[in-house]
Amino acid sequence: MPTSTVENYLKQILIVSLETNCPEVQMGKVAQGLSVTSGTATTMIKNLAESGWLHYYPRRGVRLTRKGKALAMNMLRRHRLLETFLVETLGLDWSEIHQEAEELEHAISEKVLEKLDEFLGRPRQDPHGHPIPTRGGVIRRSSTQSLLSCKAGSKVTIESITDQESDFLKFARKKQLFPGQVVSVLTHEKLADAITLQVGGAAPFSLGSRSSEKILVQA
Amino acid sequence: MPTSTVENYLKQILIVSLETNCPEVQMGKVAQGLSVTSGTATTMIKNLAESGWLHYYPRRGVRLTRKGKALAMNMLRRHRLLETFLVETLGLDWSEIHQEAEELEHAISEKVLEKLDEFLGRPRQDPHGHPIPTRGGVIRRSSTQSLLSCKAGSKVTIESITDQESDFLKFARKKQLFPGQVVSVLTHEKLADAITLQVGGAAPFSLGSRSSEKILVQA
DNA sequence: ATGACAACTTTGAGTAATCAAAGTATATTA
DNA sequence: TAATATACTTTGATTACTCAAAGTTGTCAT
Repeated sequence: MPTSTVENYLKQILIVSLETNCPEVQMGKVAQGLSVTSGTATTMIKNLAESGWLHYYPRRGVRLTRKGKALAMNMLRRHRLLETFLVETLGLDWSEIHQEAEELEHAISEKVLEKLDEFLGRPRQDPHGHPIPTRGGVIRRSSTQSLLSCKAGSKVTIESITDQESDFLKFARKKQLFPGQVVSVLTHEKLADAITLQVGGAAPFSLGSRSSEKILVQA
Repeated sequence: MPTSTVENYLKQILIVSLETNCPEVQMGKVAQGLSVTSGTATTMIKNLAESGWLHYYPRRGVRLTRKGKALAMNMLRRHRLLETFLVETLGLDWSEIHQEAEELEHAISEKVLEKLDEFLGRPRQDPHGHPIPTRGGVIRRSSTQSLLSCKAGSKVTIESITDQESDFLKFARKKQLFPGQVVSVLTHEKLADAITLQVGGAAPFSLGSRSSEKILVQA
C-alpha cells in the first residue's frame, strides 16, 4: 500500500507531465509542486524508483513507470470526482474545493469512489473544466491553446481554468470566466503583455499574460 | 493540529469511557482498541498528557481533559455522520462502512462536515443506532440495557448494535436485528448462557451472551 | 507476609518523511 | 577556455510514530 506521500509525489509528476506534454519531469518541478526542499525530493524519488513507481535519471529528471502512471491517474480521478461532489452535491464554492479534495483523495476507497461516480452520474469533467480519468486510467486530451495564444478579434470558448488558487478562482468567477463561457478577445498587445476581453454583455477588461495562460480555450 | 494518530487515541478513550460509563480508562483498553502494543500506548499517552489532551495516572489509567473530550466527540460526530452518508446517500451496506468512515473522518474538514450534516437533514443517529454528537459535543445518553439483561417473556425495541465487525452485522441483518426492530425474548437460561428470541413472524433462534451483549435495547 | 501473576513502563532500535547546509555537476556567459 | 550560476545530490539531524523484549509495580491468594 502506497502512503499518501507516495500518492502525492506520483500525482504531481503526472500533472506536470500532462501540462508540459512531456513524460520526463525535472526534480525542481517536483520539489516546487509539493513544497518540499530539493534534497527531500531527491531522497524520496530515489525510494520511489526503488519501489518501481518511476525511473530516475540523476540530474536529468524522472518518468513514471506504467504502474506509477496508473496510480497517479487514479489519484487524479479521485481528486476530480471529489471536487465535483463537493460542488454539485454539497454546494461548496469552486474556489475552496481543491484543498478539501487534496485530503479526501487519500482516504476514499475504490468501492466508495465507484459509488460516488455512479451517484454523480459519471461526470466527464470537474468544476474547473478538467477531464476526469476513467476507471481504466484514460484521460481526454486537454486543449493546448490558452487565452494568451488568441489573436485580437477571435472568439473562443473556455475549456478549463488551470489554477487552484482560491483568490484567482473567485476573481475568475466574478469576471464570468468559467468553463463553457464564450469570450471575445478585443486586443492583444504582445509588448504590453496584456489582452483585453469581453464576456457576455459585461464591460471589457484586461488580463496579463500570467493570468491568460491559466485559461485554456477552444476556438 | 492534532495528527490522525492523536485523533484515534482520543476517540478510542472516549468510546471506552462511554461504554463503561466511567471517565477513567485503563491503558490496556487503549492499547487493545487501537491494536498497538502496551509500550506504544504508554509512550503515546505520555505525549498526549504533555500536550494537554488528557490526564495520565501511571499504572492507573487515563482521563480526557475538556479539550481532549471536545476533540474526541468531534471525531465521533465525523465518524457517525460519514457512516450515515455512506449508507443513506451512496447505498453501501452497513456491514462495510465502519472502516471506510475510519479513514475519511481524519480527512474531512469542519466546513465539509457541516455541509454534509445539512445535506443529510441533520440526522440524530447513525445506521447502527448510535447517537450522533451535536456540533457542540453533546451526545444523547445510550441505553444501558442489552438483550442479555432482558427477562424471558419481555418485549423490547432494539436501540443499537455495538459491534462494527462486518460478519456480525451481516448476521444481525439476516436475523432482522437492527435499530427500531421489536424483539420478543422467549427464554433466558442464565446457566446455559443463551437466550431465545423471536423477531416479527420469523422462526425463533438463540443467541449466546457474547452476542446478546452487543445489542442495546429499550423496554 | 510471600510469591506469583497480570498489568503496566522502560529501553533500544527501526521506518517514513522532513529540513538545512554543504557539496557536486552541468550549462551559460564572458 | 575559464568563471559563474543554476540545478541537483549528499549528509547529518529531527519528528512522530511503531515494536520487541526486559524491567517494574500493585494485587490477590495462600
